[in-house]
Amino acid sequence: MEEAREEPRVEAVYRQLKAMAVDFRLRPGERLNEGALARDLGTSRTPLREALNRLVAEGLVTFRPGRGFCCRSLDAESVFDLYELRAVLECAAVGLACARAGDDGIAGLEATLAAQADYAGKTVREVTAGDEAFHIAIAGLSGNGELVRQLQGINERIRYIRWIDMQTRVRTTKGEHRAIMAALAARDAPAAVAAMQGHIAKRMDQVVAAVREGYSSIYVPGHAVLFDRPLAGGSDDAQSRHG
Amino acid sequence: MEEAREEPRVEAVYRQLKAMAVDFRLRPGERLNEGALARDLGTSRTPLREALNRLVAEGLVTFRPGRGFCCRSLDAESVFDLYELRAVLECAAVGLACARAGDDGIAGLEATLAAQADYAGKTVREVTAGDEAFHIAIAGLSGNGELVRQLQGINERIRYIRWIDMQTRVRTTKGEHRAIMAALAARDAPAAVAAMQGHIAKRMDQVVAAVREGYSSIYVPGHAVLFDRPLAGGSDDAQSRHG
DNA sequence: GAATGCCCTTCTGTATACAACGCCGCGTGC
DNA sequence: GCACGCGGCGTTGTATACAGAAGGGCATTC
Repeated sequence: MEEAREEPRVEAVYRQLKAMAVDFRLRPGERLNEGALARDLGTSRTPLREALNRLVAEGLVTFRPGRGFCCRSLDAESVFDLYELRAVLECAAVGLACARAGDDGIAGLEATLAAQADYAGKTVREVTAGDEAFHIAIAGLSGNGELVRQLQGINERIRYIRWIDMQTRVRTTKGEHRAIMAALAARDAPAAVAAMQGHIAKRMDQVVAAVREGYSSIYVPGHAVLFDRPLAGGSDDAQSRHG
Repeated sequence: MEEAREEPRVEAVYRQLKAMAVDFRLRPGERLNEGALARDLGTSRTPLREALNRLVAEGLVTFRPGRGFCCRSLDAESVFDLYELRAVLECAAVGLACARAGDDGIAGLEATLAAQADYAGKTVREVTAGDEAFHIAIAGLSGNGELVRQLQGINERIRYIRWIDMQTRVRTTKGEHRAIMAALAARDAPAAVAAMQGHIAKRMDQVVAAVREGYSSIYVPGHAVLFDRPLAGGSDDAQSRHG
C-alpha cells in the first residue's frame, strides 16, 4: 500500500500550495496570479481556486474580493497570538494527557523521543518535524481529537518561524522535552504543565522579539535553503563540548 | 453605509450554506447534490463548491473524494471534544482578560450583560446569540485575535447544541455570567477561571450525556422551529418566582 | 510640470460543457 | 439460488469560455 492511487487533482494541488504557503515560497502581500499558478501546477484555475479557498479558511492564505489571493503575512502580533494560543492548547493537552494517557502511549512517546536523540546529519526541517511530532503526540495522548486538529493548524502557520528558531536552539530543546516527558511519565500534571509553559514561553519571547525588531525579513527569498542544510552537531552531549 | 454593496456571489452562497450547516438544515450523512443545491441558491456549481471547500476547512462540512460533500455529524465524542476545547480556550481567555482588559472594555462588557438581563419575548436563537456574544467579548478582552477566531469556529460547530441546551437552561446562565463578570471586574484571575470552568463544565456534562444516551435525534427535522419561538420568562427575578 | 481622466490590458468571478468515476439494477452463468 | 459482471444513469471532477472589474499607462488639460 504505497498510497491511495486515486488522488484527485485538487488534493495534490492543495498539498503543494499548502507547502508553498507554509514556507513562504508564496510571498506575503504579493498577489497570486491564478493563471500562472495553475499553469505551474499543471492544472486549471478551478481546482486551484478550490484549494486556495481551503487555505483561506485555514488562515494560510488571505483573500480580498476582486483582488484575489495572497499569502498571509507574519507580523509580530500574529506570531505572539499564535504562540500564546499554542501554549494554552499544549499546556491543556499535557495536563489532560497526565490523567488519560495509557501506559503504552507514554512508552511509545518515550521511544519516539529516544529515537530523536541524535540529530547528526539531520536538516532543520527534519529536526523541527520531530519536535512538532513530539508535541502533537502529547496532544494525541490527551484523547481530544479536536485539540490535535487545532494545534496542527497552528503549527502550519508558525512552522516557518520554528525553522528559523530551530537553527539556533536545537540543543536546548531536547532537555526541555525530557523534562516534560519525565513529568508526564510520573503523571505529575502541574509539573508537566509548568514545564510545557516554560518551554513554549521561552521560545515565544525570543521569536516575537526577533520579529518585532525589524527582523521581518523572516521571509526573504533564498532563506528556505538553509532549512535543508544538515546540522553539524551530534548527540545531546554536544552541548557540553561546545560549552 | 448599509453594507458593502459589492458582494461576490460566493460570499452570499458561503453565508447561506454556513447557516444551513450550523442549524443542520443540511442533514448529516446525507450527500449534498451539487446541482440541486446550486439551483436552490440561484448560482452555479463553481461558487458553490468554493464555499463548500471553505466549510470543509472549518469543520462544518465533510468531504469524501468521488462522493461529494455532506454535513458533519455530531456524535458524543465530537461534542465532548469541542466543549472541552472550548473550556480550555475560554478559561485561558478570561484569565488573560483579567490581566489585560482596559477599564473601558470591562465597563462595556458589563453594559452588554446588563442589556441582556431581560429575555422576555426573545427567541432561543436570540438568547443564545447573546450568550455567545458575551463569551466572545471576553475572548476579545484577552487581546488575542487568534483565540477569538478559533473560539468562533468552535461556536459555529456547537451552536445547534447550545440552542437545545438553552431551551431549558436559560435561567441559570445569567447568574453564572454575573459571577464571571464580577471576578473579571475585580481582576481576580483564579476566581474568573474557576467560574468559567464551572460554567462550561456543567453544560458539557449535561449536553454530552444527552447526546450519548441516544438522544441523537438532536438533528430531527422540524426541531429548528422551536428555536424561533419566544421564551415565556421575564427578568432574572423570574427564577425566584419559580422557586 | 503636475494632476486627472480615459482607455486598454490583465486578471478575477461565474457559468457551462464535457469527461470520468461511482452507484445501482439487471442479466447471465455457475 | 447466489454471485459476479456489465451497462446505463447520475453525479462529481476539471477545463474552458466569457463577462465584469481593477489597475496601469498615456494623453490631455489646467
